[in-house]
Amino acid sequence: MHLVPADRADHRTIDGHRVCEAIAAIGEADHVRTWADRFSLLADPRRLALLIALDRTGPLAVSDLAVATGMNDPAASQALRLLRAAGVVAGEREGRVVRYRVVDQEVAALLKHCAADG
Amino acid sequence: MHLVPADRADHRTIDGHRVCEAIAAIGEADHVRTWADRFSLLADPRRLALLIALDRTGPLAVSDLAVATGMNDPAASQALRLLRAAGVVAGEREGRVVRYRVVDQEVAALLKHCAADG
DNA sequence: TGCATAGCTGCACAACTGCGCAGGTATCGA
DNA sequence: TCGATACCTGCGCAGTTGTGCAGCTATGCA
Repeated sequence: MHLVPADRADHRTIDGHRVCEAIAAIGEADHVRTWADRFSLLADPRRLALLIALDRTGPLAVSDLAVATGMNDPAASQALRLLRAAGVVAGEREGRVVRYRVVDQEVAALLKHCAADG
Repeated sequence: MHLVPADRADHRTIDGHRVCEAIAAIGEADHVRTWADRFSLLADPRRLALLIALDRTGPLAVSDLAVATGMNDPAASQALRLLRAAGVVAGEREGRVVRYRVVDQEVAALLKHCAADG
């Protein structure tokens, strides 16, 4: 089976068949990009702190999150906007308070993961 | 218990006790930063493809990885240097070939995670 | 000894991202 | 109706990061 694209077929390889295995393992480029984007959302300490707080404490208001993470309000708001646009969190309005929570199960699982270690 | 640092004690909060819970949930700043750095390494599609290939196919040479991921050699080399500096991968020299593999178990677990879904 | 290959490094450019400030919108209470 | 609160948005600056190119080191084979 030849999984090496034509435009790279002329490259020398050390283990040709393992290259094919690797290409099969990587799979769809879109799939990889989707996960890279997901990880990208968790790659910022402040966003990550925000998400950990939401995951373990439950729904929280923007200004409370700001205090808990040491950010100012606009910074927290902007981070939450990004996360909401990505479908990771969702906010519910109660009067003038908006409480956010984590809705993306994949991300929630990742967060559990970094809760597990010491 | 008052977990709100003195420099933020004058901020208004919606649910004061939940802010304390959130601060406790977030825990050590260094811990959060460590995980953010970890996620940061997985946040680039090419690095992620590299790591997925290594995780599922086993030890692979640099030039093979370059072919499999569509990167040119220096790009693959630089990505691997970064990952090695972070302690995520390690390389073993065999003659003039260097074969890399994933050594960070936390990262390996995360990679399994994004293998699980469709 | 000479040559090709495998991998590494430095540099410079462009693009992205985080961040704070200032100002705007919407809701609640007096 | 008026003010305060909770949140959102736009703008601009600074720092970081990805990328490609050119050249270097080291190994193996003839």
